[in-house]
Amino acid sequence: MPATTHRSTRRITPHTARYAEPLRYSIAPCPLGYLLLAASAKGICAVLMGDTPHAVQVELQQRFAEAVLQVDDAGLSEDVQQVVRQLNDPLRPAQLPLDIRGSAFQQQVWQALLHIPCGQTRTYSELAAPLGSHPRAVASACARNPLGVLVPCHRVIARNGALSGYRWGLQRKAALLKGEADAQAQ
DNA sequence: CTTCCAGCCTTTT
DNA sequence: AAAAGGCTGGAAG
Repeated sequence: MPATTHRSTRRITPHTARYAEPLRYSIAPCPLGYLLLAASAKGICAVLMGDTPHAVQVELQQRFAEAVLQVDDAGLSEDVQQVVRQLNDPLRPAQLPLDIRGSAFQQQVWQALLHIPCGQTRTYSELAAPLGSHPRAVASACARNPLGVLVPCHRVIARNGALSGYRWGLQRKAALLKGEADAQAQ
């Protein structure tokens, strides 16, 4: 392919970069602390967890710096409850429209995460292989997953069996995996 | 078995 | 251009 006909280095617009896009969000307590769920016109674009309402709110602002954020507890309460219910009953996963934003590579990784069944895990290298990528790259994609729980990045562990890391704290990753393993064992 | 190290692919500054 | 990641396999202790 002659480089003269096509500029291959064209930059794709990064995920969250939209203008003053309106996003609705709601924060509620959950078994793992506080849970923040945010939605665009297309679907859920963020599920974050933290120790305080403030912490999750700040994370949302950082991730969607360009957005106009507006609380909508009433409008999102159903969705929030679905996620909370999934935490308590992992075999009944939330069924929500997702607005998954990320680079092409991140989309591939996150898509793969959606196919990991509840109660199972994969290693970073297992996910990297079919993408022709590297476990380290998969890890950084997992680390930036905006949809905690719904896009189960917590089901990815190190090859040696260690839990490795988790954006929202290893304690939560351990709890999620235990909950899913226990549910599966029923 | 544990620690250390050099490559590894993407994203972020 | 450089650094920093939720990694890994192999060498070394």
